[in-house]
Amino acid sequence: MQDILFDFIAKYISLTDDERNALLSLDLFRSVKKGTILLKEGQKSKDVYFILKGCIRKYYIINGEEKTTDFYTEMEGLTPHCVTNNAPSEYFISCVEDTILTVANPDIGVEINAKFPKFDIMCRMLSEELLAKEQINFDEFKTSSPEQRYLNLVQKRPDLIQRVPQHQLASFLGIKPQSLSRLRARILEKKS
Amino acid sequence: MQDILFDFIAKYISLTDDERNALLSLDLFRSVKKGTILLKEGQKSKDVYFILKGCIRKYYIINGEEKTTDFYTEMEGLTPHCVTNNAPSEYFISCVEDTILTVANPDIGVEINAKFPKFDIMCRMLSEELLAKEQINFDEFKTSSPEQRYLNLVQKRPDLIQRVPQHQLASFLGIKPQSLSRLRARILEKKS
DNA sequence: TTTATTTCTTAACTTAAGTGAACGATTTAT
DNA sequence: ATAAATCGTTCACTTAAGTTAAGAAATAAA
Repeated sequence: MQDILFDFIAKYISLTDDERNALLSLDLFRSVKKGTILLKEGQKSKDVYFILKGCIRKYYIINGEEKTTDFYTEMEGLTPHCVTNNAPSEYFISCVEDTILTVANPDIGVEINAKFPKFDIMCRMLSEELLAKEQINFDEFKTSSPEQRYLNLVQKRPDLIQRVPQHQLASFLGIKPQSLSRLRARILEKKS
Repeated sequence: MQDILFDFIAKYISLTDDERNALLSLDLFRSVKKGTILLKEGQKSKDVYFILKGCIRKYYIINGEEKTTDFYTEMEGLTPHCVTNNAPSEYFISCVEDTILTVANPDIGVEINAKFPKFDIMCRMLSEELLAKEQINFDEFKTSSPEQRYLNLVQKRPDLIQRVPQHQLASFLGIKPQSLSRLRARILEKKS
């Protein structure tokens, strides 16, 4: 399981065995059941996550209604906003499936970074890469209709459509579950 | 004018006079006329921008139609995607107003960074801050209706509504100019 | 200044998403 | 195993955005 973490890191920096062991000794791995809420609105957490297996979801509750804005799956990391700005969280994070992930907080991070400056370099690369991706994603979202966004998702993250409840997917696409059902029926209609 | 740049930098790091002079000696400042296109789709540029005065705009042309996805005004910086991924640009950048900005490319950057590691620290802070902002913005966009997005914009960037053409604003909000007109009429209606 | 072009708004009509409700299917809890 | 809750889809209806077109206003060009 930890291989997934090391494979991920290898995309950015190369580690010695010592470094690998230092990482493992931190005991970052957690196994969490489907439905578990990792972070609640209002909470002040410092935990950052990296998914090894499974799927977690970020959502707001606005006027009593869940609004899902992101899914994170294998090989994806998430630093909640509250970690960065040291304020209560605006959103929830919960597990869509039984999930194995690493949970780290900057206190641990300082320790690692002091020992291995490499990690700092990786974090910087990551943050820049994520920013670029996020901007492109945002642009795509803005310039597309719900139908195009759905078709785009089918292309780019086909697994999500299988593993995530439809009403959460709908919310993620910026529409209601009924609209997603209808939209899919419409697409099938067109194909025939 | 350069004070704006130094004020911005001062938010992240403090500079010595030497460092300030080194920056100025690079001659990064440019004055560009309204309508000037700084970056075209397909172009491979390495230039990054920082706005001192004025407003620039990022837009795609999709099916012959302009889709504006971002505006950058005073004290905001922009690193086009093509700079990061070394590929032809997917979008255009043009000046909404007569604009004064700095234009730098990483070649210059390497020089500065070698001399003053501080800049590296600032870049990292910036990139992390921008990522956080971008994520919050994206979430807000996803969880709002066009009308809410417009009202939100009135709160957060009231200047944009004045200085930017309506059809570009509409596109930025993810709707057509006619819908923006209607939506504004609807809001006025409600108030009375 | 006059002309041409672009921009903004309004209107009528079309299309798609929101809403409320119903129903079966699935999942979860007891 | 059964009851309860959640979920996905369909339907009819409402509301808002897309589309096409036209005209007024503002801007830029000649």
